Amino acid sequence: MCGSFLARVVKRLIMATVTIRDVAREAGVSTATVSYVLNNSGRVSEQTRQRVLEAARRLGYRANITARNLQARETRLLGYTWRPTPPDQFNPVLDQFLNAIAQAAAHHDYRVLTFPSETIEEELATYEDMVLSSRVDGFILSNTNLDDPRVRKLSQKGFPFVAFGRANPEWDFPWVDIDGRWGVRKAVEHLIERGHERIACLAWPEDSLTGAYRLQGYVEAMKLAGLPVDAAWIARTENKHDDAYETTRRLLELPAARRPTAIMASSDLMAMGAMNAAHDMGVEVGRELALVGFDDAPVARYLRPPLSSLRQPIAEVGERLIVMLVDLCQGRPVSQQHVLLKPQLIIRASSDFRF
Amino acid sequence: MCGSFLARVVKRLIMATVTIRDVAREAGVSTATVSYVLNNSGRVSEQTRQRVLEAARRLGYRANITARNLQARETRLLGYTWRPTPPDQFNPVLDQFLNAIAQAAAHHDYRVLTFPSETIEEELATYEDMVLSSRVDGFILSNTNLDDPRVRKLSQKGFPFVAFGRANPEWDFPWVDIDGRWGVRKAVEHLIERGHERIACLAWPEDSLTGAYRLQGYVEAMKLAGLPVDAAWIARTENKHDDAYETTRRLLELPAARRPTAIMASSDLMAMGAMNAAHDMGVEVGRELALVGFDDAPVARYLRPPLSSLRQPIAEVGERLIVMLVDLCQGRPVSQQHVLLKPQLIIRASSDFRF
DNA sequence: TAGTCGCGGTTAAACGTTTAAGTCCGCGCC
DNA sequence: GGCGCGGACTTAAACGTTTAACCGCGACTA
Repeated sequence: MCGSFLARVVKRLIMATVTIRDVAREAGVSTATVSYVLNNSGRVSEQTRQRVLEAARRLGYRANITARNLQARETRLLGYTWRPTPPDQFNPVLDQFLNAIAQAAAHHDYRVLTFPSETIEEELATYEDMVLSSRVDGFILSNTNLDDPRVRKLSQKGFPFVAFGRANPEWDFPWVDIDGRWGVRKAVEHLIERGHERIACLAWPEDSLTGAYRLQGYVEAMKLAGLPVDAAWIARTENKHDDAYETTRRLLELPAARRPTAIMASSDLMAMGAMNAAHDMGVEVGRELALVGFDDAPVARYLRPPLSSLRQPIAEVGERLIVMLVDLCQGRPVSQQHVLLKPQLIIRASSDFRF
Repeated sequence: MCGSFLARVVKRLIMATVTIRDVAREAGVSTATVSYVLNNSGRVSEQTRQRVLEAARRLGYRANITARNLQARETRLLGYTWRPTPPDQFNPVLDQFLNAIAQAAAHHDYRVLTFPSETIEEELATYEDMVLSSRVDGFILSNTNLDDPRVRKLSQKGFPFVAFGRANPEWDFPWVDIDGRWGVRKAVEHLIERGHERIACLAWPEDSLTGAYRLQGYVEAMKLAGLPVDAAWIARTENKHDDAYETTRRLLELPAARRPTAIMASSDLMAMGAMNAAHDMGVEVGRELALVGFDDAPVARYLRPPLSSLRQPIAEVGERLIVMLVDLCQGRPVSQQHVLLKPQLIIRASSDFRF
């Protein structure tokens, strides 16, 4: 804490912070009375109540949050971290999500503290640190997966947290997630309804739970419609443009009888890869090939052709998460531990044509 | 603070938080000694030093941050807010910027507190609130402009803050900015070097300072090269895809002798609008029309053709801002009040051809 | 031998709140 | 008139740190 002495002196001089004691003196009462009035608890006569309120107003008094928090053994802070997006990818919902949780938190008088972590180990270490030093009252996780070490650790410690995303079904912890399975099923049904029968799915690697749900939706829709699924149509790749590009090339090089006429991509980024592959092979998306993405990234509507996609109700996700987390932090029972929200299919030119 | 009593009891039971007193008892010394050891200030014999360290380790002790902050009259928190991006736009650098500042802050043992604000009034009110209640030690502003009320208010209050972006030249406050003027000049020189003479500029409305600098770079480059500038080539629009689209259409409808063969757009979003307009008019970007954007959004490389753009050194901006702000918060003199960083021209197919 | 000094610790106050417990006073009741 | 009671306010402890001030003691100096 070197050098903090000078800083403190300076702060003292510059910022004449007014404390509860100043208000008490000004109103001619004790600090306790001031506190009671300001938290309108306790029995205070209307007359002194007004006197205190007036004094507080006159001095421009606001209770010091740190002091209040110390005494209340809380911080009114919620921690959120995410892995930085690699330069060749984009995170279409971070902006919205951060806004949603921060806004919802503010309604309950909480704030959101963001901290970076390059690796999962670093993230776990930071959790540990923040819990031990009482930096935050709870955490918001996102992008959870099977066997997620963060979920495991936090539930084992019994520290309040909520997750955007699911994990092992047998683990009981509060989460909100998008029903990707339902969404993809609806999207594929939309493709089938438009006349497609050979539909491929750009899926994520096997270790991705979110990817598994989305793929499941695809399989279900095909099965429900009685359409056969060629093994080659289920193409697993990383969530990368270039991988999706290559994979799509291979799909479009299949013999005519097996070649898909529609592709369901697990993300907009992958859909862009597919779009570019099709373009480079002279296949016109929106006429010869239908394409649907996932996320409804802001760019989706500006692509050529505009990309159909599944829009996630991010604002509601954030809102729900915060309500759960705040309940948890304040020791109230959480009404609904598991919430599954439906995405919305946005149909644009990339898939809006009869085949 | 209703209902907090139960929460506190529960917390007490669940989380057996270990305090400095526990460590003192365990090591058989006073709390002062523990504190001196842990902050390695003060003179403590090596022997007790070890005993204290050992005790702290054994109990898993971490100092409670709230208590420490209360005593130090600081919060170790830096506030950052941004206006939510409208759904039809995207914020290409938020992700990076947030990461950069949070990471840099962490190096100095600070954390970043994010809070939303829909309007500028709301933002100002929140600043006021946070200052009065000592919620944060300083603020990071972004997207500043001429007569920026936030800059005005905070510097008048004398509260520590730094800004990503400039404001009125006569105002003296610490900022870091990207030299958009230099960047655009380089980009336009690149276009000229490729053989273009009729170059248009998609500029922002007159009230945008950032837009003014970028436009200035364009004008300079043209002047330096001795090229005349047709008034129609300076096309001001909002930072919107659709506006840029319409404007580009009009540019391309100009008579052949006045029609631009290259367009410098003030953002990637506008460049996409231009790209789509050209495409719809049958003009091939990357062969008949050159195009350069600004920001180097993650999608830029995946567009057809890949979009040339000016990449901002966001990580460095964040790093510099935090160093300045931390100095400010700790009462140290700020070494360099104004920092102007150069963007990097990323040349891709949209402009990489001889005309 | 007395005074001084430095070492290695402790004591206690302070940071700004909240809140349980206590005090004082006037009033009504038996 | 004594007692209990409730209203209105105060006292003081507590939250968990940091740190200025103090203290005892042995060694060194004059």
